[in-house]
Amino acid sequence: MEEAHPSSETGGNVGRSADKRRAILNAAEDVFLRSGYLGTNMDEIAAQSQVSKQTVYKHFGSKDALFIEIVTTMTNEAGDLVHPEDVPELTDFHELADYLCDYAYRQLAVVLTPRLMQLRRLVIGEVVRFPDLARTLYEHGPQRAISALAAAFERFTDRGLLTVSDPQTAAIQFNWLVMSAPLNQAMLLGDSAIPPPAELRRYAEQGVTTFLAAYGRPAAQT
Amino acid sequence: MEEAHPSSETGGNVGRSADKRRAILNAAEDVFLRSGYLGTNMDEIAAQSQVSKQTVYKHFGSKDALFIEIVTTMTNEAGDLVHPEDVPELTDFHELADYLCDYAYRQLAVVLTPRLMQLRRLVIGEVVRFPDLARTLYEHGPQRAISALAAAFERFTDRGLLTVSDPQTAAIQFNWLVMSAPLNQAMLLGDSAIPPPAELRRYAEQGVTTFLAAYGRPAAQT
DNA sequence: CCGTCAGTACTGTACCGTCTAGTCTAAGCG
DNA sequence: CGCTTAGACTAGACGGTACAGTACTGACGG
Repeated sequence: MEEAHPSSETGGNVGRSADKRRAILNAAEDVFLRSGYLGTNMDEIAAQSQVSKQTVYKHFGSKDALFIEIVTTMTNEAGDLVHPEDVPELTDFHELADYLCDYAYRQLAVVLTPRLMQLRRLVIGEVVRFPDLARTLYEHGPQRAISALAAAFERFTDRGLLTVSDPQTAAIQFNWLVMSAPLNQAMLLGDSAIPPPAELRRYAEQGVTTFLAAYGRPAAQT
Repeated sequence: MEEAHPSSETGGNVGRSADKRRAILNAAEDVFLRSGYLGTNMDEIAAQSQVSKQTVYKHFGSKDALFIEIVTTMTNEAGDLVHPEDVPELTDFHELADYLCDYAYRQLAVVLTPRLMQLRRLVIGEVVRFPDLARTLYEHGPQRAISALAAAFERFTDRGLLTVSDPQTAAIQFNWLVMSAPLNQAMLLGDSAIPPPAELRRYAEQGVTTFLAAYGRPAAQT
């Protein structure tokens, strides 16, 4: 029964060990997200990953270490997912509006996921115990997005598509104008309050509309 | 030595019991905010409130009950603090801008307090275990503020000071335009990241400026 | 044979909620 | 004033459970 998964096709001892490690990580992610840090016990992780507790402690020295590993890995992966790739060359005001809408929606669709919402709750709840994890989440999440947006807004302003005097502030406002409402709602009301895609698109559009009403070049509007 | 505080001047057994209850609540608030729900043990609460554990269980039946009592009380009190009182009669666009700035700043100053920030973290971290507490916080916090704002914006629009077609959306956007950036920052970076009053005022002004740029009557601006 | 792992027992600690035995205070009564 | 009663409180022990991390035994694969 234990041989159902033949070491992910490598067959070697090394591959088997790596498989165990992967299984532990998967199980630990699940359990930590479901039960929180203190509410998680290592026995359950071992059981769910079909691995003995000793193996868990062989791969990750302690509960703390495993928790930190899980959270930083998830944070990094999530940060890469929303990574704003190179901004295309836009010349038209309409193009800009469409681009901002798409960007906003993509960001919303990634962040407003049960897994990532629960990660956020988890990290926030453990700010006192693990301040570094929270700082990492902040830097890889909001801060990263805002920096990229600020740079983009500066270029758009140079190109005459926006009238932004303080790109940093504009970026912060755009980011939260789009994300805040659904994020806070889902944060406190639980995963069942995560809006469906159509509604997320509405949030994106409303945010972009207001942003452009404030920062769009007056001559170019409508 | 025990007679330093003579039962809050009533002297009676009833007054003494009420004092104990108050002491327990104070200690419990402190310990829960500091250590979280699971991280808190009842012995510490009893010790810190200078009360025997038996008395704690006499006043509040269980750890859950005490926790719920603490959180709902704090939530209600905080909600009352920022309660938008009756909006004055405004006729001038400049008056409106000043009023919105003051309102925004007051809200920020109340919410961005170590005690309330930690309450927020605590509730968010326990969303799964205590969903009702999170819902209460949402209703007494953001939702309450947004409803009041929406009503005010509708009146301002009738009076010709704003051009708001969807008061609910405008209220949501105003609320988060002002609060999001410092709130999220302090949430993840800890109490040391709570901005000083001068900076809070800047957040308020920037939020109001962008809001009015989008929703202020074009003729009346500047 | 040697390394890796499963299974499991074990240690030490922490903690919720209860229980017991006794103290303190206010009040009623002779 | 002395005695009693009732209720609230203290201090600490205790039962039962949970859990982090370790130790040990036996099996399996190369």
